[in-house]
Amino acid sequence: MFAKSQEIHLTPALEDYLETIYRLVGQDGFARVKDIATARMVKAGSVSPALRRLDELGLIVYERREFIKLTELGESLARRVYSRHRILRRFLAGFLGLPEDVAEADACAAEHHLSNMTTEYMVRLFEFIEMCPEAKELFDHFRSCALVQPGAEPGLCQCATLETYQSLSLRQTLNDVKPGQKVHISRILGDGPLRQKLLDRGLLPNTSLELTRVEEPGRDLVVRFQGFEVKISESEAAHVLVEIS
Amino acid sequence: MFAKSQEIHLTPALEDYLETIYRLVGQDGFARVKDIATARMVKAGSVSPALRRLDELGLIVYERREFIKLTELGESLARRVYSRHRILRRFLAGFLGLPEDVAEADACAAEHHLSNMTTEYMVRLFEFIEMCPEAKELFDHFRSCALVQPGAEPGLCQCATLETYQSLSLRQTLNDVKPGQKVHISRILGDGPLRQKLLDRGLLPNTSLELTRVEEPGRDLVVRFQGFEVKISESEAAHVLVEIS
DNA sequence: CAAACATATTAGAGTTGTCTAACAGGAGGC
DNA sequence: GCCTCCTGTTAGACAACTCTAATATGTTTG
Repeated sequence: MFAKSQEIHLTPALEDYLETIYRLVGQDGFARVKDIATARMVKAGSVSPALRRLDELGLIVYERREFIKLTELGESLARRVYSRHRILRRFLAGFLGLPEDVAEADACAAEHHLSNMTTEYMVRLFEFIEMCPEAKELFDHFRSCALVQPGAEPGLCQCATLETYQSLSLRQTLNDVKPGQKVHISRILGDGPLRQKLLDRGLLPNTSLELTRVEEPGRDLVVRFQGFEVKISESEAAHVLVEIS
Repeated sequence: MFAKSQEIHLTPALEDYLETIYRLVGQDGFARVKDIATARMVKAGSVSPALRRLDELGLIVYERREFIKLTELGESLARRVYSRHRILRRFLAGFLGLPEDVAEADACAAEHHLSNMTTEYMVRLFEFIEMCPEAKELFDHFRSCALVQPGAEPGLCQCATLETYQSLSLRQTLNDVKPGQKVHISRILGDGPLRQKLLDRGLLPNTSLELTRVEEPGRDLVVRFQGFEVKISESEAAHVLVEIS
């Protein structure tokens, strides 16, 4: 007769429409084509066919030029999508410390692509932090830590013990490595575009690589990892803390 | 002449193709249509047009029936995508404690939808944990904590201080609430499908709601939040820890 | 060498989701 | 009552992505 809840596999776009309707109905008491179009940032002409599909799936009651109602199934599906949205947003903003607008945008985009298990583990983490006073402190600290402040000096995170701090200052950068040596990246220093550029090139903490050679004009370093060779300038290399193995 | 790196907006599918090629070339030294199709779980017939598009964008060199080569631009774009993939996977597996296969699948799916800033903050968190011995301990603890073990008794996380534990056992469930009272959810107990069902219905820690009435046959609770009414059975409500406000 | 096989490409069709532009319906103002 | 504005709908076009089935190419083997 009706499709069972388990059988319904909504596309990300339809999930988005459904969620938008849910939020509008919950907030304003009704959902109109115009508001849906505004919220989803599409033209009104795109909304009608989407509503027809949702109606065919039995998730909404959609009659031409009437307010849109959610069916029981539609409401429960929408609530699930929205719940995942909220988990993700709170995880990004409240836990990782991202600005609200970035957290909201990323939550919108990624919510359709994470498994139940992943969002559930995020909730576990919330609960864990709630249970452990130490965890709560530690995370408040993380978010306000020197590490996450733009332009902060490397290694100045106050949470580091003296020993960690000292061993950090003893640690070498890529510039201290000789050709042929294999190293393990422990940290990328700095902030902003330079750091982003290094991360984009795959130089993540906890990555191993080998210095193959130094190209003399400019002392560019050529390192090998993931089966490719990547060139790094001397000034960039100074921001890559490594352990030589 | 050529599109600049900034101007290129790859669709998720094309990003995936590019990343797959990068991984195959790095691993095997070459990339064939067949392997790309296998890795992406599509039919070979879908690969050729995708390669043509990547070629037109100047990201690969694609000549009929030849091995596929990455251009310099393609290689750097691919590395960026793959880098994000690795960050996300390590975040999910290493930090949240998800099983490797789930982490890999979710990383694959979500990597195209998160901003630079978000992945960068994840790296900050890695580095923070690396810097702070306490943070490292705490997270090892989180992952092995009773809280995250299937079937664990609620409130038995050893990291909780005695005070937290006691106040927890004093805390009320939804069943202790009277109609008209507003409450704040502090935790969802239990594990498995029941917990999932409650989370799917939007009952997340840190959510506020109002008990509107109790429907007598069966003592189902009707609560109001987000502008909707949701029905919760007595046995489900016993798993919802609340603070009455 | 030719047949058999693995691999790659193309053509055609279908789905989803978007747009624009033209059109329809309803509510309020004159 | 009629006109206008706001809103919603439809049709037609298009871009991405996928599939299947047919075809082409190259390699291995008898």
